[in-house]
Amino acid sequence: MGRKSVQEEKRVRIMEALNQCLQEKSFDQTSIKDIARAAQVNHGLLHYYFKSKEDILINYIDFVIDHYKSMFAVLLAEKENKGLDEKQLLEWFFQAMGERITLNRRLSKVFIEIWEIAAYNPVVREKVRRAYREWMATVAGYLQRVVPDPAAARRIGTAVVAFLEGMSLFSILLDAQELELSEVLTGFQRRILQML
Amino acid sequence: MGRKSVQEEKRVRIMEALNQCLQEKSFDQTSIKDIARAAQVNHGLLHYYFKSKEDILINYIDFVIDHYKSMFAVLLAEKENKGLDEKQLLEWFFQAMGERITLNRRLSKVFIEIWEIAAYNPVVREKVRRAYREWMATVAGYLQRVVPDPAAARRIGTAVVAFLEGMSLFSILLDAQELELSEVLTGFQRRILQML
Amino acid sequence: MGRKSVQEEKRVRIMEALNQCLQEKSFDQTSIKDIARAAQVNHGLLHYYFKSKEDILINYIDFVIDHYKSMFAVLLAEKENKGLDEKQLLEWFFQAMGERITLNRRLSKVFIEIWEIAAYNPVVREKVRRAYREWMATVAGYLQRVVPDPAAARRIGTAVVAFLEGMSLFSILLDAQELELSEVLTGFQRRILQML
Amino acid sequence: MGRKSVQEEKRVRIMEALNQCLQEKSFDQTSIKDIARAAQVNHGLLHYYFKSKEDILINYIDFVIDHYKSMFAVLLAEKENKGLDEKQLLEWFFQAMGERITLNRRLSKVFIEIWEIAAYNPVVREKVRRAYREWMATVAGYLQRVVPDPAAARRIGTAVVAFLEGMSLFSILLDAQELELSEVLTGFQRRILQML
DNA sequence: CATGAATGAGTTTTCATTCAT
DNA sequence: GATGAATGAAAACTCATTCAT
Repeated sequence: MGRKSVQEEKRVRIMEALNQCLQEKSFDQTSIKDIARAAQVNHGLLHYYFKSKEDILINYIDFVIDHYKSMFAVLLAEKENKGLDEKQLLEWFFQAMGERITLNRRLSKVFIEIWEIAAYNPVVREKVRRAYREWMATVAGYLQRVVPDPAAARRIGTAVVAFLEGMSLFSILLDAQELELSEVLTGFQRRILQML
Repeated sequence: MGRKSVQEEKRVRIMEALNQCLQEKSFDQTSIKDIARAAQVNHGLLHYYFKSKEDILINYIDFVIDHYKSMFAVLLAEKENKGLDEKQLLEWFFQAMGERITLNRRLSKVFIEIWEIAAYNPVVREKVRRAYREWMATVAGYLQRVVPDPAAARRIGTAVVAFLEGMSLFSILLDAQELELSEVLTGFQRRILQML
Repeated sequence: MGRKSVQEEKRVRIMEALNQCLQEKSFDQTSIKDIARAAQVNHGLLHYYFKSKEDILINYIDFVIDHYKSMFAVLLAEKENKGLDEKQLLEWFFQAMGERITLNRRLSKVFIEIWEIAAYNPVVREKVRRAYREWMATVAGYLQRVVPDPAAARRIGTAVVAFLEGMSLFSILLDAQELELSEVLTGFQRRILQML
Repeated sequence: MGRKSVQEEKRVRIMEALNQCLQEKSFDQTSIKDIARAAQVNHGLLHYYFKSKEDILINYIDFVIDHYKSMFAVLLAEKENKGLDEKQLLEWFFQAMGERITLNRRLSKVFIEIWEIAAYNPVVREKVRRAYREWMATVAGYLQRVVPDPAAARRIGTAVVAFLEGMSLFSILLDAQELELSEVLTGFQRRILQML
């Protein structure tokens, strides 16, 4: 834990600062000084740790995807000790994914921002693409326990993830209460499972 | 059609220019001069027609929502002369909505941008919110033909729209070919209809 | 009263509009459109009647000086039918000048603006200079009735006018009530007259 | 005298640069780049030290008033070691004030500009008001040595200051030589003192 | 490593002026 | 004579980036 980790600790602090800033303003509207202020770090230092604002962004994308993957991993780890059958497992998995990730407002806000950035920035898009591919493969893997056809499982997985992302979007843009987003999530998953 | 329509014609040209610009760059990264260039008008003129860049944005949001509503209206108008029964009508409606709107890449790109803007800008958010409320009400209305419970119809409608928005997002961020988005759309809708 | 006077009438309207605008904003901060709006005239027309904003200004200076001279003339005309002796006449004259011109807030505001413009613009300065020279000559003329030495009368005249302009300034910048400007004016003039 | 004074030194340089610019052009017509050029600093730096052009102005007003007060203080400090009686002191005081401040052309030019700004800008007006109040109180204080009635002393003080400001104005707008401003100043003060 | 002063390119905005109708 | 759309120069301001200390 010498120099290296001090540096690393500071880089993480900067990433978390940006994460916080993105709750308020878009990346474009967030200045380097805003991030520095949130990180309680001199703004000149940001150029020591990262070579440009674009570089901060690129690193941030990895940071967010990693965080999100680890949330996912935590979720998957839990299932082990529950003694659930196939269907129950799937049900629990969907439920947990929806509630902890999809309806997590901080995460959703960041993701809307990342989608937009990815829509215009090919480097970011590639990173996002890879993350979704992984996520979808995992979901498809789970589905295959009850949907034997791999192609069908893949498609259903895609549809499920699309639905979840749509719900994530709505949790930010629309009135979650009025739309009963929680109930929609639950109901939708129940139906999907019945169908399988 | 004298003065008024000259002004209106130019305002529309500016809106279309912005629409075109948003295929390349985000709104923040699109300068007033970029829009002016695309509209082939002097940049000073944009301030003659709109009082600020923010004002251009607000008007553009309305412009997009109107366009999108009229696409929707066209779609609804077509169904009349088809002599379809309830279920067939619903099936055709979902299919058309998915293919013409959800998988329309130009429209999707613009919508991802609008989502992001709405996430940070309350005025835009309110406009977007109203548009989604309307859209969901329409979809729920159609569903009620086969789902008698209004609350259930509303929830299923929300889910369907969430799914479509997720697919719209994927059409831009991911590899549509690889994911077989068209097939996912079709398959998903078939299943939903079977279920009802 | 053919074309000519219609033009003249409109030019006057523009001058009065500027006069009104200067109650709110400095000349630099008053746009051509502001003036046009106040004159209820199309802004393009201002360039028909005057060749530039600078030209409007130059004409306005003349307009104000003329107005002010005519106020002065009215004041002088009144004295005739009063049957006052030399000293009384002078007293009445000072009193009237102070109250009707110096403490006229609209006029004072315009004059502060004109002073500033004259400080930087030689053309305007020359016009202002001539007006003051005339005014001072008139005042000196009156004083000569009780101060036989012409040079002394001239100097006292200069001092009196300086004092009046200072009071005019204070009527805008300071609290007229608190400073008892009216009383200062009266008292000062009484003392000057006693001294002569 | 480390960091702090480097900043302060540069801020002062900017203030002096503006002071110099105002000898040529009005504040409105002086651009930030003009000031930067005069201060021999990068124009972006002006926005580092001051948050807007308005902020530069506000600070400048304080800067000028402070300078002017310190000139005044120097003047007052001198009188001590002169062994003058009351009347002589007053005479010397008026003389010095008139010659060093009122007829100081650089200062007068700046003051005409400040008057105009104050006429339209309430924040500046308040600062100017306070400065005049102070100045008048000092003058009234001196007068009270020979004019026992405080109210009378105050009024005469106001009149004296009004006269001085009028002379200051004339020193810029009119021909000082032709008007014999120096003589007017001296003569006027002599008379005032005789009267008391 | 850390600081914050300095740079300069780029952006929005204003506005006098022109000119076709 | 009007009108108002169009132009383009110039302004204030922002900010990523650099760099001396």
